[in-house]
Amino acid sequence: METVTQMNQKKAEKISKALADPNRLQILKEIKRQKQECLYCVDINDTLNLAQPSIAHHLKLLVDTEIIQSEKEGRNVKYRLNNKVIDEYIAFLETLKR
Amino acid sequence: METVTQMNQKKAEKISKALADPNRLQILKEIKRQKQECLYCVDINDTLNLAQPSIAHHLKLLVDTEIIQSEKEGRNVKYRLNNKVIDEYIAFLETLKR
DNA sequence: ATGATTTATCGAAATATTTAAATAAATCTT
DNA sequence: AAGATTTATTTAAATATTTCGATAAATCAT
Repeated sequence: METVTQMNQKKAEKISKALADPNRLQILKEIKRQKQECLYCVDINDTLNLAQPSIAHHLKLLVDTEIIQSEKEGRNVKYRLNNKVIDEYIAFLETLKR
Repeated sequence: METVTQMNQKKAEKISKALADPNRLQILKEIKRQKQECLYCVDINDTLNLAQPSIAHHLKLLVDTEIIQSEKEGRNVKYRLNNKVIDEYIAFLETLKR
């Protein structure tokens, strides 16, 4: 079942905040790089010069905004980008334009 | 002369940060509301329940990212949204999508 | 069951951001 | 020129975010 995300100013603010960090942007880039999906620990941990709890923190933030979705697979967690939320965020940005 | 803005990850991060605040989003909304442009002090000061230096601080942040452009007019300053930067930011967001 | 691996949580320190009072600077009005 | 108005800057306090060590929780491998 699809979640209906209502993009209001508060939600846009949270998404902006989630995107306002170099490490989180890097995580998104890495997720994209993995074509299909992205198994977390080794994949991201290795590319991010951050301690594991820090990465977990950033991932949680991204998941909370639904920019990415997580799926548990054994003891690993898979992440995939949620295009829908990005599109809704873009739609919000369009409303700012004159 | 148009400034050629190169949208890289660092710039996208700064723009995200600029958008990651309720007062700054409100400022952008107010600027849009004023159809043509938006004379600052009375216009924004009145709608924002913030002290004047705080608003000046937020405006500076927005101007620094070039999301808005300022133009001095006597002792007032006019602000207008810079669609170009928003569009470049949107283009960056598109690159994140799978 | 034991030990290894992966992810999550807690707590605390370091860093960054937000806010406003005080005050300066610029420009307008008279 | 003197006072009023608008915007900018400085400084400091309050608040929020980022980071990581320690450790817990879950699952895998043997």
